[in-house]
Amino acid sequence: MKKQLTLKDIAHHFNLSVSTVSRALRDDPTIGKETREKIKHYAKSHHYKPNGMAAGLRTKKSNVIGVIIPEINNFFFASVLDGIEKVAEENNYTIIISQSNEEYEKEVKSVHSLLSTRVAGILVSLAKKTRNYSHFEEIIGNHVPLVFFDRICPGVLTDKVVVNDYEGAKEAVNHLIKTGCKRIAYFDSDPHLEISKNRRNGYLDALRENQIEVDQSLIYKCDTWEEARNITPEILNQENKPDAFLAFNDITASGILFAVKKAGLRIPEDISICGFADGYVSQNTDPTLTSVDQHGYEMGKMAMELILKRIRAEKEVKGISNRIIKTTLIERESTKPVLKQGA
Amino acid sequence: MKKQLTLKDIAHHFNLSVSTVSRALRDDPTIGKETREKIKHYAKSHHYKPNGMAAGLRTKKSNVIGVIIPEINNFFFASVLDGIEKVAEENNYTIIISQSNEEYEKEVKSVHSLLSTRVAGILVSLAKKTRNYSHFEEIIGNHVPLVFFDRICPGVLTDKVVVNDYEGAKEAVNHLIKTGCKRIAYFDSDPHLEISKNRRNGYLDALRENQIEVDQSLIYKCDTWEEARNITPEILNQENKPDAFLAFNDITASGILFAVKKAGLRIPEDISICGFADGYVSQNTDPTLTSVDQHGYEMGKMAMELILKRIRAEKEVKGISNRIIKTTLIERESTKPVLKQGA
DNA sequence: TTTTGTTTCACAATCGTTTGTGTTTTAAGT
DNA sequence: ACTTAAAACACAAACGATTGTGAAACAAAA
Repeated sequence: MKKQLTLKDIAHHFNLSVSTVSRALRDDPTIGKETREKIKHYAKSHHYKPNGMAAGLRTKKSNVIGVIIPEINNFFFASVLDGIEKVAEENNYTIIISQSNEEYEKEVKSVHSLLSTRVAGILVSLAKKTRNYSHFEEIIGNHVPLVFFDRICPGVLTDKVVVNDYEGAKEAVNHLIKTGCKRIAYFDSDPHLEISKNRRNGYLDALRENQIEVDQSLIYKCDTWEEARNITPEILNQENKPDAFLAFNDITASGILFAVKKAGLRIPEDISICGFADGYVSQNTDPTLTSVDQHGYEMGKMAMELILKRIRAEKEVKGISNRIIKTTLIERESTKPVLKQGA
Repeated sequence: MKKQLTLKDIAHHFNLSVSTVSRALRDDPTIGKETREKIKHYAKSHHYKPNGMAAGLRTKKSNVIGVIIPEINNFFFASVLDGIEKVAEENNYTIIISQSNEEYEKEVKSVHSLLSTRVAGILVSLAKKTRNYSHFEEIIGNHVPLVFFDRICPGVLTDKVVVNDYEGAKEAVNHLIKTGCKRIAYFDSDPHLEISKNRRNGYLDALRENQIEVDQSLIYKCDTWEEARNITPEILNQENKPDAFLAFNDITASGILFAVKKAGLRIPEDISICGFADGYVSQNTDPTLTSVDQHGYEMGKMAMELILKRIRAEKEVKGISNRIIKTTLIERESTKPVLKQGA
């Protein structure tokens, strides 16, 4: 592979020194106006591109941010990536992405790879399977800015941006109750994830505050379409079946919806369904899905802004930021209209 | 920011030279076994990570691949990314992503940024708005491997991997015809895109081969959910309305489906609908969508494999590869069953 | 003891930038 | 003409790794 144009090449062409060329390109006024212009013109017309590695080596700075997510092909995470990329691009940063596939080992490998690349900072959303967090301590130990988003790691002292899962779930359950539901089933994800705990607590507290007894047999671990398809019919066959479902994501909610329709029950008359938003799915089911919007795009933007702030801070920033984005319940057709007050 | 551990640090700790440490870590046999072991142990326990920039500078190699896509938050492209990341990871490459947002300027900027980063190769799927291709020639001029996927650029001489859009559309139309449809509407995307041309030709040829007269009034430029929602009702009000729709993607197909149901028509009895697959949408509509699967994941893997081959080739590879992935028609509920032959 | 040969490591150049500090040239001031 | 000061540029040392080549150290062979 032939090498790309370098400062040395340009310097040689004009019989100037490398430093002069370097300064000219940065418009350093100590270089004569004429010289500057001719150098810049030559560089532009010959498509000179500074060698990022060399510059990074010298300045100990890099403009690349590492992002580690469970999976790229997931509407929510893709939304977050979209937001991250947006503000990264605006600030002339570029992002390198690696997915953990929910695996601990791959997450660790990704961290090491990013550290080796000397990224300016790292954004992470935890893999379901990670229980050990020393790789994150390693990042911090190297003084590389780190911020978690969505799937955070409460033990690690660093910035985080999450959605108010607790409130989101609570609001959803409250809505179901207000529309007349009494037996609300909850489909949970991995129970050790913070977001799972928070949502479950939101679910539980909403019930309690409405004087509805918690029935543990209404709580299931189920967060995929297939599982929902399999498990829902059985649940609907119970003598004391639920009249509503709150799912961990829209895909799961869609699976429930499918099964409910198959069972000949009406939505939302017989069964109400509410999901957590991850994309187009909720708008395309029939009936459309009521869902808790998690604002992934905003989350991505915020996470990137947080890390930029840390990167740009002269001295290490003391204290950690904890941004919380409000979820918003989007009411569609899979839940009943709210009963009129005082009717 | 405190600096990370370097070879020099390790060398200093053992009172050895940097070169010895470097070789020891690569298990060079010219370094004494004992020395090697103690160095490797020290490096591991102190989490030494080679500085990728320095190594890259010296060796003129990098293990990062640049990917430019129209948008991250799109199931199809996310699938491709998934595939790319998969084989990249297997080969110890990392990927840096930038989205063009369908804008020419941003695409150019991305190319320059990647070139500056000295990526080992670049994967691109064209933005809708680019008409000028000199930025790609610039990549080639710098001898950086380039491969296009899906939205290719026929004028640029480089590897490509696409789906057989022509055949895919043709097969879909043939299927519609075989199920009894006679007036098939086609919702097109940007007409200058290669994939648009190919699909349209597939559509047209399928009609001709079945002795069905082409009706230009059945061809529309429409590739979003909203547009489909707006335009479809009007089409259904025509005196000579179509009995089938072939859409550019599933989102659009879903919009059509929505409008058709709203109009009180039955699917597929009155109207058949077929989309081009991009995700969960097709499985979650009611009825579920018949769709042409584009195998994004496979496409990503193949594109990455192609570029790796070029990167690893000692000398410039002569000739260009042109991989074509076969689409597969996935029959679901939005189209009628095929009429029995000879019935 | 000297020679020859291994082992084991050190030296130094290099990759392309950036940047602190010279050095030369030119113009101005007296 | 001589000093002084800008102006315009050159030198050289980093940054952290890789790698060809040279130099000790030590042992075996003569």
